[in-house]
Amino acid sequence: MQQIARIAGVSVTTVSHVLSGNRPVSPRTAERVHAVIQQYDYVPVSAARRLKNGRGGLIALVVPDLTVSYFAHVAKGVERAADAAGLGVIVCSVSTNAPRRHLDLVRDGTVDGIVHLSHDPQIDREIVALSADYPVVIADEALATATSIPTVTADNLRGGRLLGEHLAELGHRQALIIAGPESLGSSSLRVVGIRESFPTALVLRGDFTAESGYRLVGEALASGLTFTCVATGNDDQALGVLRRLREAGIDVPHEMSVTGFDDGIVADALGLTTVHQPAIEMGVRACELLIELIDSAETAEARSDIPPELIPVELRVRRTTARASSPA
Amino acid sequence: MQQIARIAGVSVTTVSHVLSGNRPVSPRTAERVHAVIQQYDYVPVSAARRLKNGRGGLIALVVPDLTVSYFAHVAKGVERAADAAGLGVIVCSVSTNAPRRHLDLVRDGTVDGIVHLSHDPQIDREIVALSADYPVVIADEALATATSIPTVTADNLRGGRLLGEHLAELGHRQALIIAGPESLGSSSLRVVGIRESFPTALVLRGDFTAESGYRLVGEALASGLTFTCVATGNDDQALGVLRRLREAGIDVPHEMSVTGFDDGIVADALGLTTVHQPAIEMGVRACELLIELIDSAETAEARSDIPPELIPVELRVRRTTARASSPA
DNA sequence: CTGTTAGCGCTTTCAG
DNA sequence: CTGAAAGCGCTAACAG
Repeated sequence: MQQIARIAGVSVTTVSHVLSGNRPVSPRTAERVHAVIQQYDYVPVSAARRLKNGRGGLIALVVPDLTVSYFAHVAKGVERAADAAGLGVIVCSVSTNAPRRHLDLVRDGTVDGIVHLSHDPQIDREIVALSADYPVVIADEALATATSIPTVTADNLRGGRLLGEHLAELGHRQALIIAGPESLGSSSLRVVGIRESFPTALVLRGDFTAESGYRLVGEALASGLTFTCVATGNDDQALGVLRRLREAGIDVPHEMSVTGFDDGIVADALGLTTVHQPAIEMGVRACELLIELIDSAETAEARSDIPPELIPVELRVRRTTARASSPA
Repeated sequence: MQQIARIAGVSVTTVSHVLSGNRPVSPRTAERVHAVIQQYDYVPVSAARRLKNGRGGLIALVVPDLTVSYFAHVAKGVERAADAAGLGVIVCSVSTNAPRRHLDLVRDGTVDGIVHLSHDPQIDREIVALSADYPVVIADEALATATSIPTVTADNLRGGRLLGEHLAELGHRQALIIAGPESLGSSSLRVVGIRESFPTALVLRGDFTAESGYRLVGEALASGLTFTCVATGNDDQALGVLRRLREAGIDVPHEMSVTGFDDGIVADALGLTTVHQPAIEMGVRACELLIELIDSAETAEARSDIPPELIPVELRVRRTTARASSPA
């Protein structure tokens, strides 16, 4: 910048201000400076700027695993909103990074704030502690322990409801629910929603993997349970269920209806009836919230408990649900 | 750090050196300093460090679109290798960011180097220019124009070969090849590999989307072409082909074999025979190469033309290929 | 409207 | 083995 100032025949202060617009500069001077900047293709060193005013135009996104399509979409949303605000995004997968690396990113000032999606209880606890001193937004899954941190989640309850109503309308009376982990609010809310239409449905708890869907539906089949539809906790579980059903020679959807949750790319490929979670939209909102938080950081008013912001979901009816063949 | 120094009763210089290990410190002093650092949970401000010595422990990864599973896996690999070296990764999707945002990231010193996967010719050109001054590694797709930039790609030629040989061994004699864009080296090499077994196979050029697979195989069918198998340029195209074939009432694999390329999650879900590209491994190698480049930056020896480093691929035989029903 | 100057927090000579 | 002091490139008072 010294260079630019000297060549343009002004002081570094002036160059700084034509760049930031933080104080009036005469049009002629500004133009001259701009010309020199252009010519020498000058870009201000970000580290110096950050060192001086504490902000660096970078935020971090912490996801469990970037290769999970759903999280990648959230990341896309965050990136989109960040870019719109002129910020960069550091993506940190808990699965591939040293634990607490992302914590250091915010504590050492590399980033100005953090959007957090991890579900590791240990890390979650540290995030809560961190949120006292730095801007933090929780997305995807509300932390039971941290009601004062701004949070954005999908409307899981409504998603479950939509699924239950859809199946009920198709004439199903006996449903098997294969759910995700009880510890996750999202999973529980989905079940609650489904059970509004199927209050007596049996709930089998799994862990959101295809394997758990495969195994649990197999056990249900083996134990002679009767049901005409299976509502799973997410698409992956549904995938396992479909696989198991195919092996058992049970036709989907004519003999058995199956639903998922998430609407990942596999759902589209398989024609799975599911609930679409607008992952990108969620990322966008989370990032916008974070930006607000960062901008209002100076006026560090204590945040009171606020309910999570809910992102609307949509039912996607495809080829794995059909009218119940033998209404119970 | 001043704080720490004062409390520990030493100078900032000493604190700096117990942290960096750049000069001997007496064990007793070191221990005392460490204790204070622990107690006050001190983390050095990264910006100051970067400002002083030019490096910030951050690299950028530029991908076309993070929501494409394949790129997400590459990102995972890059992240893994970066983390192992104590570096952070900024992921930049060309699809969601302002054009050339990533260029600024390296020019303004936010990152120390860049792994680049974009295929926008315009951006590619700028990347080439950039590589003269900053550490750059190309991954996934070699740039025809930039032979002096370290590059790592999958062994597309061998992948094509494996596919061709597999189909030939199954007794197929007439193949239809639905390829990706001719402009991409990866796409062309796959075709070359396949054609070693099917020298006279017709090649239809598409664009790596499911839609193009759907459309092109439809046209081939309509034009009365005879073929017993379809080798596509990637999994997405195969997906479109499968869809079209199902609509046409053609049974896969008994009447028609279909292959993909990439081995994304959809391939596994659909039982698609394909070639596995070790995306994670590629990311790891690209990142390692970049780290070498960064570390050797001081000894800025001119790099001469080096051939791309090839990552081995593997054939994955699943349920969309079978013995040819009617050998021509 | 413009310039001078004092740091931001760290690393690193140069002196003990 | 340890300290004092000079910046890295930028911003923002504080003067003109």
